[in-house]
Amino acid sequence: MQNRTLECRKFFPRFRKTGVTLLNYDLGKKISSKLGYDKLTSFHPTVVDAYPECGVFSASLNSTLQPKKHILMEPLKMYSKGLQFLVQDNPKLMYTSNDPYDWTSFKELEEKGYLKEPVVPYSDVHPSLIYTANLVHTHGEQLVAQYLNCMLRRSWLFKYGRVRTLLWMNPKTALKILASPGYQNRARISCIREAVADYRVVIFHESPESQAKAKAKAAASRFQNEREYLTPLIPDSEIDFEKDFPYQNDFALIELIPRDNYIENLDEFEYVVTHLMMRMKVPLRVGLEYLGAGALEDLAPKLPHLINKTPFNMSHDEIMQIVEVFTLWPFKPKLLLDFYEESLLALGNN
Amino acid sequence: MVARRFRYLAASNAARIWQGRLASTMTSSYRAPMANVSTPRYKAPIHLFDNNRNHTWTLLEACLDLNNFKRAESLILALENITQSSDLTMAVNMYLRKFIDTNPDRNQDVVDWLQLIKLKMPNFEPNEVTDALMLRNACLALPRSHSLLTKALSTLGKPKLISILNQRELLDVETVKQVVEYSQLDIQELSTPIQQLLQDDMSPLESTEIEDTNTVNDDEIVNISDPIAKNDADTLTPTSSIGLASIRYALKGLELNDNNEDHDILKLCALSNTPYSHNLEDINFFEMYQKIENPEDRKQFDAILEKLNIRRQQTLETKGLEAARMRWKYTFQRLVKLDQKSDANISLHSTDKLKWEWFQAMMPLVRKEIEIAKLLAPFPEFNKISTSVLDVLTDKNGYNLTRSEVKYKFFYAPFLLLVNPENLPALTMNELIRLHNQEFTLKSTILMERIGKNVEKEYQLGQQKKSIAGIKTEEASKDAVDLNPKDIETLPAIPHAKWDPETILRIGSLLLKMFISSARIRVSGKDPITGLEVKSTAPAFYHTYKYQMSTKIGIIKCNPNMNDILIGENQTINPQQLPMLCKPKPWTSWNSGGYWYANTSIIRTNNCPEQEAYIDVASSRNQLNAVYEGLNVLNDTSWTVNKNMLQLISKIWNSKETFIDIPAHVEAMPDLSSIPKPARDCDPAALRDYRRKCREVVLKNGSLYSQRCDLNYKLDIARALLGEKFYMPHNLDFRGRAYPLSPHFNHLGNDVSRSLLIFWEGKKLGPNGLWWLKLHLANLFGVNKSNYAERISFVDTNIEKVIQCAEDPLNKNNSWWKTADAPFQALAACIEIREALNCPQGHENYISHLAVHQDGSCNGLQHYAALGGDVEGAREVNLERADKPQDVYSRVLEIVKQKVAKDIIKGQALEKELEGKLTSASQNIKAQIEIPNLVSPILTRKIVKQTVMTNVYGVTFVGAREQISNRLADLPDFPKNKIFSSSAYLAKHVLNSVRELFESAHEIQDWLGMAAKRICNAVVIDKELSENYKSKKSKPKVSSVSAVIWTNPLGLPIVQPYRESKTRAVTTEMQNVYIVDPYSFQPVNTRKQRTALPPNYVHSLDASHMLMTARACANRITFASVHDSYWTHASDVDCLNKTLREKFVELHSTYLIEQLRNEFLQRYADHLEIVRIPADCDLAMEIKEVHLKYIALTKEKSSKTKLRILTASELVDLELRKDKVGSAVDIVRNYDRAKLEQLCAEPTKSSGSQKQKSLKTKSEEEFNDFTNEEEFSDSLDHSANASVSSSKARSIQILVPFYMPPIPKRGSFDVRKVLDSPYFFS
DNA sequence: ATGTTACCTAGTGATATAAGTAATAGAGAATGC
DNA sequence: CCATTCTCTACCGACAATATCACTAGGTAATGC
Repeated sequence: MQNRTLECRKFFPRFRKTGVTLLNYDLGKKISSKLGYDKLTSFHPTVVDAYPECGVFSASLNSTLQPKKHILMEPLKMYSKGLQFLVQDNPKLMYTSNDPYDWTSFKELEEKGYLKEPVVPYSDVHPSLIYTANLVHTHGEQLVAQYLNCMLRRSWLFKYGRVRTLLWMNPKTALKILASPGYQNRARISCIREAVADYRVVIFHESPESQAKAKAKAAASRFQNEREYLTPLIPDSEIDFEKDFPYQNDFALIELIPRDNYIENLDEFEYVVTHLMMRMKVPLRVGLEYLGAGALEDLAPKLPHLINKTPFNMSHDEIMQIVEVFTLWPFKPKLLLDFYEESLLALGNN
Repeated sequence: MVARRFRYLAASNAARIWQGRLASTMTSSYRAPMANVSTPRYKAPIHLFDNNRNHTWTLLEACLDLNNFKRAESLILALENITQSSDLTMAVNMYLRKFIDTNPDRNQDVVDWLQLIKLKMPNFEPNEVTDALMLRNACLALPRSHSLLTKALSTLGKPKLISILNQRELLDVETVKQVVEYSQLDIQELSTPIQQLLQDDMSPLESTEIEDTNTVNDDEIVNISDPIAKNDADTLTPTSSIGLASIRYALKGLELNDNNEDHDILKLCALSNTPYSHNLEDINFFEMYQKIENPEDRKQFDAILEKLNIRRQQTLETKGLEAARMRWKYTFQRLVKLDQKSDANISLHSTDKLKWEWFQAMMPLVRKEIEIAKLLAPFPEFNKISTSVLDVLTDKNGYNLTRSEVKYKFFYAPFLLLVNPENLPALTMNELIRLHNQEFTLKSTILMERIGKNVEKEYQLGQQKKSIAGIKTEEASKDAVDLNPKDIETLPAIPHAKWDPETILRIGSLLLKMFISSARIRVSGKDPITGLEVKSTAPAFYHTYKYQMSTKIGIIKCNPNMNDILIGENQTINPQQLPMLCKPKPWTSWNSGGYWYANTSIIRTNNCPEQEAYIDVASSRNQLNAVYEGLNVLNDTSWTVNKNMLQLISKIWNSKETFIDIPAHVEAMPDLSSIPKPARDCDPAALRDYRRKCREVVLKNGSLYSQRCDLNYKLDIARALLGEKFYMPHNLDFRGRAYPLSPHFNHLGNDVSRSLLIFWEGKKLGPNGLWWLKLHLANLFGVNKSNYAERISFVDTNIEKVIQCAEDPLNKNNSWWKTADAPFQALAACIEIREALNCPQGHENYISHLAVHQDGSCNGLQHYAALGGDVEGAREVNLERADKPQDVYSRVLEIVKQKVAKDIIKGQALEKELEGKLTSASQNIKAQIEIPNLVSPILTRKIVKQTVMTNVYGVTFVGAREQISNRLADLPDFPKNKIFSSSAYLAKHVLNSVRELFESAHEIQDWLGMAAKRICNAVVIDKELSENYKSKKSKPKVSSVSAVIWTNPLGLPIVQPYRESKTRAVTTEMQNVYIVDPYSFQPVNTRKQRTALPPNYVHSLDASHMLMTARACANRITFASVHDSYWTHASDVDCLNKTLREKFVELHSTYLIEQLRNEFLQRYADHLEIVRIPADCDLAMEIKEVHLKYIALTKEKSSKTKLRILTASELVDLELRKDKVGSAVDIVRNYDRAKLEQLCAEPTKSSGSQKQKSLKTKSEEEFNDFTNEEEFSDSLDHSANASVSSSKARSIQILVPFYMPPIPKRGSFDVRKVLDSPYFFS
């Protein structure tokens, strides 16, 4: 496998400016072992591997996990030759050019029987299904957000259980989803993450310039910075980024594991979080109004301890208190969805 | 990013700024290049003008109006630092005028104050107005003291005195008389008009505060807040049918007590031999008018009606709010009396009652705010607010405001005191309900803006009412026979500053917030636990946000329990959005015309001070008279409602069913329960589909809802105007095209709107009239591609159907008219034809009111063909005589068909070639064979039409593909999965075909696009401007300074407004609002300027053609237009046709593109372009020396002086320092232009760059071929060396004088041929 | 009375927001190595 | 300076994103002399 990987290293485009591609097979192995994936080898888990690019990391993962099925989904034509080369003569390793952006690609995997895993109850982490994706591209953040929504609904791969999800992403995205209450990057999506997933930071790499900028910003900010508590399993000092990654871009490697926390009143939860986080820095006594006609006067008396707190500072539990109260409110809006209007196209009038 | 544009801000303040700008510009290096071309150059007003200034101005006026002289004085002092001298003078004069008027006896104080001001403000320079005011002040002191006048006269000196006295508008007659008398001036030294004036002893032309008889007086207002009071219920009894339409009420209800009007109506009844009715509801002026046969009597009728309507129009414009409030109150009182049972409940049968309750709930909040405002208003500055007041306001048990809240309220306090408080809740509610009846989502920013703007309007209305009242009574005392609009027109315009956006938005948000926090309704809901119904009260509205894509917008949501009760019935309509009952105020200057009580600009600008400034200059140069005249012809065309059509459409409307394009009744919020909600853990794609489906339903519903609301508006207005004579005041878009100011009901609207309108004036059909009516009907049926004889015979063969449809249009058997292109207009034409045929005196004598249309066939292309002298193009668009109209769309279709046929043959060849291997052939090849065959049978005119039409507007491939795919989607049998590829294929062919067919037009388009690009990319050497760039952190950018500007053939300056605007946040109580900051430098949007120039230029030509035709029709025939569709009476169509052709010839008698090029060259003469020339040419060598000098001058001490390519901003900087290093541009100026053009055109890229290009393609496409190790490492190593060949600059960047390349040669087509081209307009 | 400094404020520019991109193409502007 | 990446895609009438924060400039108050 390792030899083959040396070959597939060739298959990365030199002219790209964006993205992150691991070229060091050994670092890949190190990542796996730090995450304890070597203990999963006996399960021979199915690995769904989105955007493997030239496949070095996939190869290392494959070698560690010995999966019964390792599915590489890489839509970019430029990698096809390399990946074909990587998977040849190995029935357990398959490559498809279907786009993992497209949900139907996964449906197809299930329908064709490539993805056959038991549904494991949420009390335990799924031992034999792992999803990994390289999301350091323009739509990466969107996909991260979608995956979190899927965890919330327990749909997509998460209907199988608490599937380990190992994602390469932009550090900014990582900060956003991992921010705790009261921290600088706390956002709607971090509330959702807090509700649905635990995490481990494997690598958190920023170039010296970005680091300096971030430091300066953190120092000036009135809020605490997430970097304080996001300690990577593999510190920067152990990696030679210039050698191991061809494009010198920042990235974070994050593992998300769904939590055993089922949210019953899902629509209400989404509605409340969305509407309160729209103005997360105003206290609840102002923000409650956004929930509906009379929400302030009706709900405030039931949340006296939270009324002066801002949603920005609220933990998941506190948010859930509001959600509960809102759910029981007789006058809550009947339609908890908003619909955006598109700029209407000029129609030919004839 | 997009943000709120404040249209009104530009109207007066900005124009004043620009005037000032221009004045200073003229004397500095910024003088306009050519007096006849030009006009101010756009330049960011950097130091002199800022937002603070605006607010200070408006505050000053407000304070003066409130007699708060102390604060006014401090504002004037503040103005000194932020404004220029002339404005300062204006401010001081305003102060003086107001002070003198208010305190006629404190004459010495006035003098002292002025002295003090002169001391405190060295920049202040008194002008003649100041002197005149001081004279007046001195005269007021007269019986008591003579010293003031003596002193004033002596300091003034005789020549100045005479100059002042000769300007009638400066002083009232009384003062003039006193001054003349006192100074013992020989009256002969004054100008004759003034001498006459003094002899006639005319009363002074000065506003006197005489209460308008119609004004609701204070007693009434006090009573209103008391719901039990009923004393005025009788006098204000509205007409019986309140539900009919609120405007009807506003129009007629308020006039019941006016004896003059009764008198007029009596006369009108007598003239038309109609029984008199006191109730205006029953009067149909149009029917009365029609009864009159004697032309003299008709004339007299018209005159009396006009006189009556002037009063009614004025009432309408000024009394809207009072009318609404009275009606709510009346309804409320009546309902309280009638149904005591449901007293506290929402009365579903009357929203008026609800509104009255809300009004009462809100009023105390308003009062409280006003109290606060009254406390705050007297203080000149926030810091000077006395501690006692501050204590009162911040008292925890009292107002309980924080310091910052007080500061916030202090900002707008004086403005709140300017209007009748009772009107504030009323206008807030009106605006909210009005918007609710228009848009599906209520955007809070729109509401705030509209409410704030309405407060301002209310204030201005009050100001204007005062002054008009003065004139009116004066005229009345002279027993003038009729109050001619001309008399009012001579009124001195009341100068007032427009309120700044901050004030407007903050007042708007204050009122909106007060309203939504006070308006409550009864609600019921289900307790989720017990399942029982719970009743309570809750706010009727609430503020929240929603996401639109990824961006959030603030919205006001209705409580779902409202159940659409505010929709439809009893709306109040802004009177200045209605057609006018009397002749509109004629356009005499760029900002005077249209409605009587609104300052309307002749040009619709979106807060673009640049546009206003150019218009202003053109106007003051009397360059726009032709435009005014043309527009006034449109304004003076009188209309009335087509009763037959109104009845029919009302009937259809009331059925609440879909009928042709009238949508069925819908609820505001549709039922989504029919869409199955997927399981929570469904596939994400399923969830997405569900949401999309819901969204589609909601949006579709919203669109129907808006359509229905819009039609409701139209019908409401039409009903109210039934039997009335009315006018459409027009103004222009920035290209000069005319639009009616009445946005809802006008002849530019859809088929329904148009069918509801007929000319007030009727004309006998005469010999040709019926023929033209028939032609009109054929055209409305879409039968306009055949020649005249065929069109007429189309109607003749269907004449039975015409008559049947006219007689019983709703009969199921008579649905022929519904098949027309414009069914409702067609039906109106059918009815007219039937009436004509039934006319007992013969159809020649039938008096027709219907407008017959003559439409240009592809008007844009017609202008292009005429411009380019394109023989072939001219033939295609009917500029030349032909037996049959040429149809561009069919011609294009033909060519496309040919192309497709060719492709089919090619495809067959390909198929043979690949015989057998077809299955393995690429998708692409398969499509090449398949698509032409698929598309060939469905090619119709309809498919290409829209694309051909929009091609003139610069539609691109993507747009064209979209259009065609829409057409293909309409075809039921077309395979859905092929729509995309087929439409792409067709779009390509259609666009190419049009280009082939109108080669000349495209040459002109390309030239225009090129010109726009050069203009926008040009730079200007301007110290101030470049400093502005430097101060910004962003990268210095020196181009994108000037917009494309030209003058249309009528003299209207046209400025393309497309710029990148910066936004500024306004913090309000509810949320931030983002407004476009007109005072920041806005670089032009080059792309938009370029793509929009061709269509805009051609539109400026067709607009000119229309206005020229309108002018030529004045006093001869009735004229109306919809851009390129000209309307007149059936009897006059021949005349119209002749005129419009003559004007077209006149327009194109010169080569307008050449003229345009010359104008560009003149206007942008001091602009410079950035070009590249080969680095080794002689010119480059010379320039390099200057560049080197500059580099030496500006380098850091440590660095070496090494030649490099200068950036654009450095090149500009160099020219700014040309006294030190010499000018590079001057070297170019001495260089041969033709040679320079050659140098620029020379490809700077040599073989080296080609190599680079091939490398690039390799990286992208042939990557897969990198399968062997050596090549891989090889390419890795060399990737860094790619720039070796480019290390030596092959070209350098320099500035050259602005230049326009030669224009395309004009072809040989003689435009005069249109004179006998029958189908040019048809 | 004047200089200095800390403190305060308003204004400005930057960034994030949500969370399908159902498909496609080509030019021109912006960006960045 | 050129290659990559981003943006936009039909004119006008026309109708529109906000919250929040860090930074800055400029003023004021406080304090010391």
